[in-house]
Amino acid sequence: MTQNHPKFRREPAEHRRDALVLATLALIAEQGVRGATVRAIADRANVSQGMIRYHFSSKEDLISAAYAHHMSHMTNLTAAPNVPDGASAKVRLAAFVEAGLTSPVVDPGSVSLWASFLNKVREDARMRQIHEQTYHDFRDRLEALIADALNEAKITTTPPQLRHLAIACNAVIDGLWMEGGALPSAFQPGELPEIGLQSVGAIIGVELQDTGSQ
Amino acid sequence: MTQNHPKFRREPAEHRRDALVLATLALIAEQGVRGATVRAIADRANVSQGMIRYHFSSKEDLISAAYAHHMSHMTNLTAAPNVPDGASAKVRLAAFVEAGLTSPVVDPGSVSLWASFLNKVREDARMRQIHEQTYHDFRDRLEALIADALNEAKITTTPPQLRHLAIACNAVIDGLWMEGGALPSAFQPGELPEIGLQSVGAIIGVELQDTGSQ
DNA sequence: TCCGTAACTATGCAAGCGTATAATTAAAAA
DNA sequence: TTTTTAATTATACGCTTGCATAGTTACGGA
Repeated sequence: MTQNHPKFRREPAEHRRDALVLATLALIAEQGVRGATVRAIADRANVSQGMIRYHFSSKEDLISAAYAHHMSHMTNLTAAPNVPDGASAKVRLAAFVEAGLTSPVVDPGSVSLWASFLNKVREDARMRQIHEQTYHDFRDRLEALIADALNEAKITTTPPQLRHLAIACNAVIDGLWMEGGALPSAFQPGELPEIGLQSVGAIIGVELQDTGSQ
Repeated sequence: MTQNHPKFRREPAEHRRDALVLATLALIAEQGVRGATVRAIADRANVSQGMIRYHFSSKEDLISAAYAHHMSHMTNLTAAPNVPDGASAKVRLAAFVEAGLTSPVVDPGSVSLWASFLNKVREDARMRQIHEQTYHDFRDRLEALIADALNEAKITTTPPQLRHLAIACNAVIDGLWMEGGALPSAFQPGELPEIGLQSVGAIIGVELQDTGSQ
């Protein structure tokens, strides 16, 4: 039996790193942190477990990379909804809120993933930095949208007021997202984005409507 | 050396269970789930590690008990603020919001604790039941306060509307609580309750004021 | 005062963990 | 082709984990 096929293939480092990160995220989402052992991760990525220490300096390092990947992915999903060119600020804000409160952003695995990471944020400085970075990134985008919407509605605000509005709206979105992911059966389909639009609208004083983009 | 003092004391089962639960909570709050090993827990509670399996059927069982304890504790802290008898519904609602957004409810350890448990909620049915129970309990109290405040302000709502308002206000509180705990340095003292009062007020359409009870 | 028993401790075990290291091998360079 | 080297696997080590089990001891009832 002459085996022609090689036992493994060499891949570019970045490709392997990505595969390991993706495997890590999938495992944590499905089984929680406990399920994400080096053996399970390597298995899921179809490599031997040595690859983790070859491509990352430690398992913690891989976890950090996975966290950064997941958070930026979620921010991107929320921040880049399908909105026509030249849409009004109000519509863009509404689309942002809706995108953050529907699938695939709202998802049990996604929330579980986020909660798993939150624990490590307290211990690990690198994780904390990623956390702060992502949080502020998300909130800044939201603040810019709110500023545009208020401007459009000819409502004037001071910077501190604007900041408070952004924090508040961010909290509503985060809270609804969390509850929707942690308790999927407690809400009807479409209920979360509806409540989100009403609440954000009430907070900033501009009525937001369903963009119908879902 | 005649040792008069006994090597250990016998305690009522409930007392020991409480001590183990408290030790578990303290450890998870300080060091995350990783730090809460049977040995560390027993050590903190000043008993041998066999006590965990003696008083609980497994470590998981202890964790569940700790979760239930923590959640009901937090709900009680939020729901029973120091408010004068015969206060208006508006004031009671404001006190509720404020209590949920100040120390000791807002606290890094508390959020870390909650996040640690959230992971287990997905896997374990018992944990899920505790989670749902606590969530609905908290939200129902909030909904009752909102109903009173609206009634007082002569604003009429339908039950579904009221439900939505409660979900939204709950989300703001949860979101702010979470961010305050996860990123303590990002907010000034008193900023969180202030934003909470403004937002909840805006959502239900009743202006809420600082109760000054802090 | 002396049992009886249930609360409690001490000790050990098997499994799983992250990590280290040496042996392989695919694939580019010569 | 042969050589080189870096990507990859294979294997093992030391440590920690939750759990089991046998032995010990406080303490109320006889």
